Amino acid sequence: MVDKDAPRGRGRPRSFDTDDVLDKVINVFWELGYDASDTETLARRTGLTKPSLYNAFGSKEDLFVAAIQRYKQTRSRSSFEALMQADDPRHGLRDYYLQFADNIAGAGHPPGCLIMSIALPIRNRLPKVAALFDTMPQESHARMIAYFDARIASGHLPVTFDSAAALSLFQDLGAAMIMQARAGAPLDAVRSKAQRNANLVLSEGGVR
Amino acid sequence: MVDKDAPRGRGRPRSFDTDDVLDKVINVFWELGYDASDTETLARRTGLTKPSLYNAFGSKEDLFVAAIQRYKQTRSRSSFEALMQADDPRHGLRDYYLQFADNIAGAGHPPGCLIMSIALPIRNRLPKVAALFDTMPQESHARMIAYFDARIASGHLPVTFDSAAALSLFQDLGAAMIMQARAGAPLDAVRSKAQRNANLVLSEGGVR
DNA sequence: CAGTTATTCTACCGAACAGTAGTTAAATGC
DNA sequence: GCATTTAACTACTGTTCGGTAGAATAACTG
Repeated sequence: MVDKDAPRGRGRPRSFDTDDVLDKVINVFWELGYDASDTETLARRTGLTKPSLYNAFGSKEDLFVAAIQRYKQTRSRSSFEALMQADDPRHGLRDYYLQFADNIAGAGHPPGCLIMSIALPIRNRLPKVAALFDTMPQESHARMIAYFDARIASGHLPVTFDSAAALSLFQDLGAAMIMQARAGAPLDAVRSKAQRNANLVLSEGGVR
Repeated sequence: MVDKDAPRGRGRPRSFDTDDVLDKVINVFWELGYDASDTETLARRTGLTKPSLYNAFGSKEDLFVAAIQRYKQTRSRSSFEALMQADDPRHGLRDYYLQFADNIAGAGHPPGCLIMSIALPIRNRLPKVAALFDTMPQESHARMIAYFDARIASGHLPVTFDSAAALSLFQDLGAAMIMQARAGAPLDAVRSKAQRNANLVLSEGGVR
């Protein structure tokens, strides 16, 4: 296994792909949390040795930050794609929450959200993680406001739609799903809230 | 400082009150989380020495469990008391969420909830904590159903009120407030959701 | 094929941490 | 007062963990 698109300089090339390693690292942190993920476990689960990990990523905290960024890139995209598929916001929001439920309670990965369930609780102790949280939320915030604006412009939402109120409840209901999933609720229980949550968000925006 | 109501047997009496110590322990775990709360810090912040702590509580995990139980006893009572004060559920639920906001984002203690923000994420690693979670949620569950039933009986809620649906949203919105608080939101921001959440819960139960 | 550069591996280090041994101190019961 | 019982304190131990030397290996460059 060789790095797909490395600049291929001098010296011995990496025997692993950085993103593949990060995907495995994500699962370790996601499952065990930051403290319980010792560097030896991380090395074993990635198939690398500890010095290789440190050489590639720096420190345990750096590795965690890299994993969070990779997680955000790869995992959060799918639910927003589901949101954009349907023209009707009621279907779009429902599909968003359905995909979101899979992301936080689906098979093949630990329950909850790496960012909200694992990273958030310890951000006070990890400066580089705290720095991430200072910039991160604004992205999805802006994305959702843009979504509501677009649906207002296309006539799928009334011009009186209260995007700010809807967004606030939209995020709250997502947070609740994450907690429910991390608490061990089965996928079905989380998915079953998708339609209810979509209706509530629209109702909060003024769509009856 | 002497234990208020100890059996006063033979031997040298405790120089501290167990509940006073637990109240200080709660603040340490609540602020730093379980792993970052080392036994030396716990000893310093309680004013005891490490052997005294171990003699009184057993292990670090036992101390954590004792702190959680004390936390539940003392902290969660206030918001339910606020709920019961007003006859009108709209006021009762609003007052509940207002008090709840103080409990999770007020001054004088760390943000978030010791149980949901600190204990829940690590319950898989701590058997005695996991055991707590197997029995804990059912209490507040039953208490809220009893509350709705009582308000239906007194005529403040319609007989058609959907208690199960209302309860589900009630808990979800509380969970969202906890996450918001732990993420660093100021008290005002959390409190500002009290009336909205109360209205949503009633609406979900069928009260327009 | 050397010479250079970067990676990988084995083995290890120092620090931090949960927990404790063993002594001293303070109360009770007789 | 004296023996007994329990708590408190000082000082320590064994382990675990994040991180790293330093040697060995594998590619590229000329």
